[in-house]
Amino acid sequence: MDEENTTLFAALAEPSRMRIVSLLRSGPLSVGEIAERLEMRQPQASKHLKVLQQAGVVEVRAEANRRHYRLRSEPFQEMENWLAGYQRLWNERFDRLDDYLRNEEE
Amino acid sequence: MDEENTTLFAALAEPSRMRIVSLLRSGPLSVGEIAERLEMRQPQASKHLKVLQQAGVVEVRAEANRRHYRLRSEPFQEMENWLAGYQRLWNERFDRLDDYLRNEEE
DNA sequence: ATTGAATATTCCTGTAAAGGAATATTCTAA
DNA sequence: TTAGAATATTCCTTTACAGGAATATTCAAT
Repeated sequence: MDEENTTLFAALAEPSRMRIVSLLRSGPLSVGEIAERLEMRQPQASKHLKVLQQAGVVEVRAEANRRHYRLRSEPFQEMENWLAGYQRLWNERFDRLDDYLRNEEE
Repeated sequence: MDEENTTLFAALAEPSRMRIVSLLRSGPLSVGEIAERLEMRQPQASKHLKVLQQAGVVEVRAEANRRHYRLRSEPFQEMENWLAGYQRLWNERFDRLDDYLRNEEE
């Protein structure tokens, strides 16, 4: 994950790419299969896969003249770690502090 | 979170917005404070905060002529839920299935 | 009512990126 | 080595969006 995670989030911010990622949850697929199942043209699929690969979301395994793309676990783990820094948001402590300050002001 | 989460990810994909989100972890801040601490101009801060607000990442509380922005917990919780659908990626089951298929092919 | 501080909005411009179509590349099989 | 399938790349056009500068709005205090 880059310093601010923006590359990963940018890769996932595109609807077509999000659909690819979701599709690959069930296992590796070739470019042609991805394009077919998502009803997109092959060049678009290749382009999106390239972006996903550069973001580390996906990796390739070449086999004959097919290329099987699969999800990598690292970006998801890194996202978990990143989220951990925000967990206290819903531990109410934060809200209570704000309520406290709000009362002090009156 | 919208159907494919892309609005949330798009909001977080912009470096300046990511810095704002990170800054707000320590508590609500006014627009001026955000702009000052992140060394950006006030109009840019306002614009980014608007995007974050529309994505549900942030909420406002007006006080006099200041507006205090604070993180909402929901998008982070929703991201946790979304990530849960990918947890099995690093439970090795997925890798083993792939190894199995790889051997079968030889 | 007027002023000034804080914030939001508008207009403009440049740039990045997505989709379409065509083409190039790579590999297998014969 | 040629043909064809699978995939990648290039070129083009259009659109979305970020930043800068200027301006509008909103609110409190006087």
